[in-house]
Amino acid sequence: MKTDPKSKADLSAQIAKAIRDAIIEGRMIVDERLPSEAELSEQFNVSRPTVREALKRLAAQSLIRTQRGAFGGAFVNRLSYEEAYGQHITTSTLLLSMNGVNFDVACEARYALERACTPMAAARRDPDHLATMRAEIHRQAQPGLSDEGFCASDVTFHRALVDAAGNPVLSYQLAGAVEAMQPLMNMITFTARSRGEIVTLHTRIADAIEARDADAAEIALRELETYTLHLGRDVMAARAQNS
Amino acid sequence: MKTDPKSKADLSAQIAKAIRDAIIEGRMIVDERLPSEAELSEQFNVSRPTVREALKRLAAQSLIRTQRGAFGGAFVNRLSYEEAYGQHITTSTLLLSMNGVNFDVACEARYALERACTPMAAARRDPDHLATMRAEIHRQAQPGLSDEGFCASDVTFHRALVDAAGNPVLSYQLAGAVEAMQPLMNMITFTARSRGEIVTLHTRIADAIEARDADAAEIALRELETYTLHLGRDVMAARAQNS
DNA sequence: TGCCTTTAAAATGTCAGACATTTAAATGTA
DNA sequence: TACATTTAAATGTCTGACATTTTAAAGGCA
Repeated sequence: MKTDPKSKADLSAQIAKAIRDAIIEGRMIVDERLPSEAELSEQFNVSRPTVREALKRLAAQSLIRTQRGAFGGAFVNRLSYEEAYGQHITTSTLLLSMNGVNFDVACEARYALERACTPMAAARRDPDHLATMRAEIHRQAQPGLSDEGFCASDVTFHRALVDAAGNPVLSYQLAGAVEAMQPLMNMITFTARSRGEIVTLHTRIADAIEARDADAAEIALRELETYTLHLGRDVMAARAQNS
Repeated sequence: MKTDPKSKADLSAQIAKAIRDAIIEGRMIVDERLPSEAELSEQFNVSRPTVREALKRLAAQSLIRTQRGAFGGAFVNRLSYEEAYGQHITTSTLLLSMNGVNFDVACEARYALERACTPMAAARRDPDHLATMRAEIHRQAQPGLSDEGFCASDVTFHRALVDAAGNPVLSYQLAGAVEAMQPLMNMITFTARSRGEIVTLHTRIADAIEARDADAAEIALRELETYTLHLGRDVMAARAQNS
């Protein structure tokens, strides 16, 4: 496990990279124990705090987990879907918000990806996913629901649609696209009329998925994209006028 | 910026979470300077090494960058597409390799997402993307190319296809799906015959994109998926027999 | 002997203080 | 004014110590 002194990075970053590479390249396998902090500081010829900083970097990426006590230490962590979701969503959300990504662009990406799932979702949907979709549609029709609640329910609905495709890799990849849109969607004030429109489209999507009619689902999804785009543009226009 | 003492996490993890939340929720904006390590250790009532561990966690996620010297410190980092790509690819690759994801499942996800890009790619492709695709096809036809080189070129080709859609959010989301497949693809030994088949299909895709014929591109892409699936299954079958 | 309790050891978690290094602003000088 | 020097503020690193957690082994008791 060698570090590259040429790079001008911090020692802790170099050490983290060396260990990370070992994990990525399979030289360290899942659940394998890393040397103790004291041993690592000897191996890399640095102090223990420096080693610890390196380990914290890896822990932040869920590449390792640590356990205290005798026979504890740092272990290569099996990256779970849940952890990966979290990482992906955080990164996606910040990427969009920090770079002032256009609502249209984000919207286009999200719906394009989502449409890619519909054929599989229509073919493989099981009662659980349908039940979730129906439940969320019902919630979205409640008059007392806040805008944030409406958006959150929208995300749950669409994630159920994606999950219905029965491909966990696809679900993981789309989690970022769907969830990262939420802050942008939260800027929209949903009137009773727009909620009604969305609920209608959601119902059409759920019906199409239940009927295993991929084409109908895709068409409804495309209409939903168009409608969402309009709502977003209205908000942007109103905002531009106020400033 | 409050920490939650109820959670049993490490202090450095709690502090990292508090700062991370402040960034995500927009309470700290891009390029804003964090308090110095000494000030943070006072604020959170912990020692400086603990604060540093927290900052390293955030740095590992590219949420902050640090600068030494007077008027240096830690700054909220504008997450660039490049950094986000790196994060996403690392996570995706490990997710697939550590969970022994089925070749078929990964393949299905990848091509489903890629097909979602083709209509936009056909509509918006510019000469640069086409040139990259042609160049990679040419490289793939070189007899001396190693299997790894062939795979790497394959990734470049497909990324050019995705980038041709002209939606950076889409490119970002797909980077994970395309790149994470590479280790799985690397297990395949590409014979002269299979390379020829792939080059033919790549050429059909490039031709279709150039002709702005989305349907033809999608059909060729679907054939490529089927063919890749066959190659993968052959490898798996051979591997099963050897064990 | 067998079970329970205690103890010891090993590891991470945290703290305190010191020094090294880097960087840019402030200062001094030709 | 332009350039070189100084200085201060910050991160980077090291040393050593102590606290806490956890498990395995040792020891005591019925």
